[in-house]
Amino acid sequence: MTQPQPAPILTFRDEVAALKRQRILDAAAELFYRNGYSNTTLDAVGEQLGFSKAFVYTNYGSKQELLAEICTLGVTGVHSEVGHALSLGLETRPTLTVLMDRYVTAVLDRQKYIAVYVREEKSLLPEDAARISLLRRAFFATIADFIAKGAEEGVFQTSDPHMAALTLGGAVTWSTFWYRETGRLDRKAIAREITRNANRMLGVTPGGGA
Amino acid sequence: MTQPQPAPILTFRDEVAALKRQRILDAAAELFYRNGYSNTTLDAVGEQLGFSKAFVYTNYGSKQELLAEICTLGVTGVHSEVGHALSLGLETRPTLTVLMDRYVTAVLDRQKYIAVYVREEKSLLPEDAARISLLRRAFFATIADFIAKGAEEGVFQTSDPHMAALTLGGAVTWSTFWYRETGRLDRKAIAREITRNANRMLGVTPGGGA
DNA sequence: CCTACCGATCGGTAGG
DNA sequence: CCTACCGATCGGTAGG
Repeated sequence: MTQPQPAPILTFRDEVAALKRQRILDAAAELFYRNGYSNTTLDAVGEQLGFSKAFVYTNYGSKQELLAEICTLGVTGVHSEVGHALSLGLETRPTLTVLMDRYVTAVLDRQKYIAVYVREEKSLLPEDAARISLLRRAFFATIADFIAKGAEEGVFQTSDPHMAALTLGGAVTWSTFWYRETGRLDRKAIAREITRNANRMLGVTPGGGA
Repeated sequence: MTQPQPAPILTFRDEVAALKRQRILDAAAELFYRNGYSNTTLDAVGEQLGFSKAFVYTNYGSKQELLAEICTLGVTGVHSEVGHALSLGLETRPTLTVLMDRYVTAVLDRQKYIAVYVREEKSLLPEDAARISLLRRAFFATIADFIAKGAEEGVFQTSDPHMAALTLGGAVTWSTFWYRETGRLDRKAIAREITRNANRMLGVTPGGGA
């Protein structure tokens, strides 16, 4: 019943390690978001978790590695969520609605990670900055391509699909700077509202069916 | 013909002082934009101008004062430009077009100042951050009020004027992060395109008269 | 995982 | 306005 099983033992070690890294990452993201990367000491990150700085260093190699992981997870997480919307096989119009809704939600779920990335890109090591920038560009390209395709189909009205994607991306990303948990609208309402704006901006009217 | 004139002498001194401060500010904004505030030394700012750090300190009291002035001028400059659009006395629809066009242009003319403000707000002294935040909110309120007024008139289609203003503000502000002088579109074209998107988003169609 | 410490950086200033 | 310097901060590590 409780026979030793090699795999679970390794898995438990990994689980503990993963839990530690996740909590350190969240504490760091919180402090970087609240006070800025350069104004946050790793002493403070350790203290936030009830440990000393040495605890942080046994789980992460450097402060810059911590920042790089925050930025990477922010971008890849959003990309993955939005990718799901595109793989649902819906028609163009409903896809826009699902995509924008998930995009906003994914960004607000990772609000601090994304805001830190936008602000602190210049504090990343050049190689990390370049790598993450490629991820970000790949994500943006999927949005821009989707809008371009819808425009070619005649479903979206736009004189410049690339600018339309930048406009929408900016509107969504900007939400990480003003969103507050205690604000007038919750994430769901914000997502719905930005999605409505996106539909109107692309000339998709509520009643306009396929 | 060259009689001593008290006023011009004082003015000349002021002109020199103003020129120095302006050049220092631009050098600092350039370096803060390129490398980040915390990663920029005042030695580097002085060197950029062919002087030592002492030159910077004889014209500005501290590094934080430099940052505060960059952020302040960015926000007040944009507010002033957009304010002009609202004081032209045009009808609501053309006002939207002029306002958005000037808004984008004003932001891109101050690209580095605005991007630095967005990124480095956490490095401002708390009192400076609070003061500039008030300026920013006042500016945003003028945009939001204009959209709300147009919605009440029935000229703009929107289910939430405040969210519409945040959406447009985000689209415009985001341009400071991707705009490059050597990009596909120049400022004029970018302003025109974002303005078109704003019109469509608010349900203002090209042919729709007063 | 902690304590104690090193070493580099850099904002700011003294003195000229 | 420059040179030379101070003093504080803090990322990172040694040793346990």
